[in-house]
Amino acid sequence: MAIGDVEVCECTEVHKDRVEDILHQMPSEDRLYDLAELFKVFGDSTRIRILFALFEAEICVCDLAETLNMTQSAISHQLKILKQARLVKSRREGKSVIYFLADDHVRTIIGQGFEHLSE
Amino acid sequence: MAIGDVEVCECTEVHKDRVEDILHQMPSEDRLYDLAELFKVFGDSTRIRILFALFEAEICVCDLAETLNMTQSAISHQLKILKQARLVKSRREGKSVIYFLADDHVRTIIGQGFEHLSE
DNA sequence: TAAACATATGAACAAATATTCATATATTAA
DNA sequence: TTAATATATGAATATTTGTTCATATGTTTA
Repeated sequence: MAIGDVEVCECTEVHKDRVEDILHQMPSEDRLYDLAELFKVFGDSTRIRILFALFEAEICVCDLAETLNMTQSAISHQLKILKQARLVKSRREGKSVIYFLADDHVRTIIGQGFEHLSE
Repeated sequence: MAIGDVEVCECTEVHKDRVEDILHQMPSEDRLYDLAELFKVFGDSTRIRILFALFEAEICVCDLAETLNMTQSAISHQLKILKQARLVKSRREGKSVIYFLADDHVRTIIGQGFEHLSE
């Protein structure tokens, strides 16, 4: 092995069968990418705070902005991301748009996250 | 309301009690931040692929690099992040360092993520 | 001890992303 | 229809972050 050629090492020859096994069980690149994208949505404290707010009640955009002490624009941008990930849905009521949780996976995932932190 | 002053709107006066309720139920800023940081760790496809590999078996760094077709350095950097989040642990075996899942929350969280995607 | 192997890490760079600002769209009330 | 209210969005900016490169640390073998 040449010096500096750190990306290939000898130990792989011993474990080539293991590597093959693992690759065989691995979901497709597309699935893995989608999964990472989903968790990326949970990985921002503004969006987490929005989701927690929606745990309590359906709520309009400007109440969310007031609750979280942020601009309407910032909240709208984040709601769009949450909606694209199908974590929230919305309906219009007059001048307002009411947002609510799309399903219960959100609660489960966040609940598991909290459990992990509590260990 | 002045034109351009979009960050404050009238509707909050009607729902001030609701805003209060929600703020009262919300976890502390620190907890919310930690939670977002945890999910951020799941929000990268390299780290997701590492976790999936560790679903199958304990594995050393260079086998991980070989499996995921990435440099040893890149894998080591990501393993450090996973370790700081206490999602993986490691032990040294001779020249190698073997990584493994820290607990079963990882499987549950990723499983829920997949369920959400499958809807 | 010296050489080889395996992993870790700091610095630099490129890519991704959250917020702000200005403004557009949509609904209601006058 | 016009004005006011509520939300959405494109562009710009600042920050964060993943990978690479070079190199340091730690372990084994000759």
